Amino acid sequence: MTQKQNQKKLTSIEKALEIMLKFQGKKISWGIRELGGELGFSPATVQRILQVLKSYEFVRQDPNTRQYFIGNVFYRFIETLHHSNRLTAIGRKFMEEVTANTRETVHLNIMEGDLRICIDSIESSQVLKAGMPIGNQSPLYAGASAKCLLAFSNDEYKNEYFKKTKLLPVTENTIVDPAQLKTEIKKIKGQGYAISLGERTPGLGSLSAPVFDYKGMIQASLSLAIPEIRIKQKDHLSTCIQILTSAANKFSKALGLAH
Amino acid sequence: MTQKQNQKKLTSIEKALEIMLKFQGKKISWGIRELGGELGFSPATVQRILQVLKSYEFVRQDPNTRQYFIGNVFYRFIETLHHSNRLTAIGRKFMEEVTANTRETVHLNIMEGDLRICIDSIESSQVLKAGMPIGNQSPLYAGASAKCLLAFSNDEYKNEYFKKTKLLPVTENTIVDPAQLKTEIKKIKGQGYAISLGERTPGLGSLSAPVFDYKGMIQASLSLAIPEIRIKQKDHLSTCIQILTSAANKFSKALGLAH
DNA sequence: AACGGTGTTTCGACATGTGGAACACTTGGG
DNA sequence: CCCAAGTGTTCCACATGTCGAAACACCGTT
Repeated sequence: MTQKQNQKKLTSIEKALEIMLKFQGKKISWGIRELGGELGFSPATVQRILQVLKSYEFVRQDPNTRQYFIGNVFYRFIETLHHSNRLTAIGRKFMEEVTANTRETVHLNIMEGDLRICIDSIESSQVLKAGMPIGNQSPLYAGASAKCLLAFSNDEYKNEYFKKTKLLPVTENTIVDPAQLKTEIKKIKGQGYAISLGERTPGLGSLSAPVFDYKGMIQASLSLAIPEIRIKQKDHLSTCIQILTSAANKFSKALGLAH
Repeated sequence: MTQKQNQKKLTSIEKALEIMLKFQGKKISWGIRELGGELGFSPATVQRILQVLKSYEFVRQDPNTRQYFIGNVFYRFIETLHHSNRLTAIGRKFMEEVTANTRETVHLNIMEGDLRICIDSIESSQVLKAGMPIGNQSPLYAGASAKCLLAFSNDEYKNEYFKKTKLLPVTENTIVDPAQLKTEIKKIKGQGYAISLGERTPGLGSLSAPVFDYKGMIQASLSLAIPEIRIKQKDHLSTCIQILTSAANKFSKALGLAH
């Protein structure tokens, strides 16, 4: 929420953070007046803040186009993100168990605001395999791993999400009808896991189970990425569902004990 | 450089960035007074800045220990980092070529301040393989991929680095004698690539070649991670050296054309 | 040459940030 | 149980930093 959006006066640190947050997402480069227009800050303010961010390498400026981009200093945080996150520390062994027993790629995803982001993965050992890199993100309505997070969120969050989110297709299989999405979310909640086929990537199936903390709050989704040809094999799918939901349950219990 | 270190008065945005930068590196959690002591800020100032960072999820606070950790919002930047970096965009095809022709894991590394950080990787297709995740970092004196970056830096940077850097061992194979390191760096510069064995990870060899921009400035190192048993095979090593240096040269030329 | 943009700089006006001190709380030792 | 030694958090008088309209310099296009 920016000064422009909610008219609340922002401190200079808040302004700097708002500017930084513009460097994630689809638009990868910005000019001074573009940022100023987008955020409701004057060009002089944007300029001054960007100079500070630049001196610390939180942004960099292309000398030719003079546009600003995300800075390389963010690379420094990747290792720490991984090491300091107890979800990845505790979850690794359950992920190893799942991928060993299903021979499919396994991911760990979290909810970051209104996005799903992959924070860990172990690739399948098979020749035909699916998967995505750490850091991969999507809206909460596209794909099983995302919808799983949404389905097991509390009702307040879900209501707010449905109200404010514009459902844009990611592929032609993405559900974009609000009533249909709500029905799907309710179904996921009921059966305890999510399945999708081609909602984010054509030819790719996804199976996802929720991971909770000791209070029953959704923390993550544990997911399998399964090529279409294998997710259509009923026996394989049944086996995967059983192994994944079992591991997610054990993961949830382990989080509770680690509290 | 902090207020404490160089006595220059910092603006509040600079203070916030200094605090954020403490959340990368070996120490993953901080208390208010720890940070204040480390940075020379009063506890009230640290508290106030951390509350802002917390509200934007740049940090999070463990409710039990009350310690502060890096926040999940940094996950949002991973994808953008990758997409906006022309080194990874241009370099991918050369990396694919190298790994196809050597059948070893290939990495792309950059210099980030006084660190080497891996920003892209393609794993070997072999059963016995070596490698590290994106975001992996090390000092510039440990391992071929890091030493390669150091060796081909300008003399001013090298002199400053040797002056201020304390050489602590990463493994028992890490070179920690300053004179020996300088000799090694000079040798790498002369032969045009770097080789190391077990300086960061026991049993793992590394081979690295420099990538330059159109001005001849070092931009990255292209590296192979090779298990010890294979790096000791002279024919395989010769082949790898030839393929890697050739690809790095083509990569450098491609960067120049993309200017 | 003129126009319509850009990034950058200036500086008087004004708003915000600072940090010493105190508070509330926790932990551990005697 | 008491005390010491920490922690995180809050307060507020005071100090100083930030703001943004306007202008400048530059670039690309017509």
